[in-house]
Amino acid sequence: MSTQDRLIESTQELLWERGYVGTSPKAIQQRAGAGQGSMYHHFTGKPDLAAAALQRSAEQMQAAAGELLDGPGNAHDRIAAYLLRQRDVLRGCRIGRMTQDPDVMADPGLRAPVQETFAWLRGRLAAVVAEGVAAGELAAGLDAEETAAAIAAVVQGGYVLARAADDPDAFHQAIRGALALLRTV
Amino acid sequence: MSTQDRLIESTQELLWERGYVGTSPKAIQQRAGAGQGSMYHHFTGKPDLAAAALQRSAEQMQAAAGELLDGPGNAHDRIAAYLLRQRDVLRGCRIGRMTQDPDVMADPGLRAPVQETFAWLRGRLAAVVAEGVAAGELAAGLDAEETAAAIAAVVQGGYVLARAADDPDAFHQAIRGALALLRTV
DNA sequence: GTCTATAGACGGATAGAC
DNA sequence: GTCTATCCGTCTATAGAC
Repeated sequence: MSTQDRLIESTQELLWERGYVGTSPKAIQQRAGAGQGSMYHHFTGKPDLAAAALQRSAEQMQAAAGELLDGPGNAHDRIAAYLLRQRDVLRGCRIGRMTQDPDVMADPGLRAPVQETFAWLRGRLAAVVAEGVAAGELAAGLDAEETAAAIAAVVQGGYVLARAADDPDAFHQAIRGALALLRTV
Repeated sequence: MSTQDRLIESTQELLWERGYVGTSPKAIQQRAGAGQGSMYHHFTGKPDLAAAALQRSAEQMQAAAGELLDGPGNAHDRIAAYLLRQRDVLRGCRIGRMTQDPDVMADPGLRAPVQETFAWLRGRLAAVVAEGVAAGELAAGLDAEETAAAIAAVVQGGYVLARAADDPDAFHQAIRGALALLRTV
């Protein structure tokens, strides 16, 4: 892997663990095994590097979720597959975490991947919900957008509960609770 | 208000806006209109002050939620009142936000108020859900703990969606989605 | 491309005068 | 109780040699 790639990957990890304010160029360099000069040769500075890292994380998250939501099975099963997918619960969501960082949200280049990822996710979920309602797998009256927002929110909020309790089970409880409510046709 | 109180209140605000890592003693002093010496006279340092601020925020959050969950109306109405209560959506949750800050979660004194608040909230919600199921206001098979976790998660995740979209309506969509699912008896 | 040296600002805290 | 002075480390970046 190139130095440039190692820098991006290290930044992805550190943004996930410590957020933007909590991540220093020095820490990135150390994790990537690269020197100062090297980093500033490939990137103009911390914001530039963070933008590259967030774009990559956003692509990866969309690819992972898209695979399940576009996968095999009926609509209900695909939503369940998305909700039940293996996750690093206590680490939380790499993208969702960024919404808490004012410096990220204030910089359009950093904010864009976050905004786009959630817009994409909600749209994709809404389409599957609509499909499920049409097929009679989900309750007839459900609003697709609202239901999709609720599903996405349960995942993001589940991470919060799990970290607060320091227990991944809090996440899984929330997911099971949501699935039970969806099943109540 | 005493200098001590102003320091605590300023810290509450800054922790909410910028998180623990992003909040400096200097910024706290400026917002509180207090000098360095004054701050270090009343508190041993940043962690001590943050602990006082988080404890106060935790109390306030529990008081606000408790009032609605213990208020008038049947179980379903109290859950709806909690979900629909007026919120500063784009600012997010003062307590939930802290779960993303590794320095907070690593310090037992800072972590405790966060952990306790969510444990309390989930327990309180579960009791109301159980009451609603018993009264036939909520679907018969619902697991109280899981449903409560899902409800708490929708709120926390709703904040994430709203901040990502820079639009409070994302939060309200998630809430309406959750309420619709709860209504589906 | 990568290295070392250097720089100004800020973070977090201490000391001692008043 | 509050103020000013001072301290050492880190943050983010630039400069220039190799």
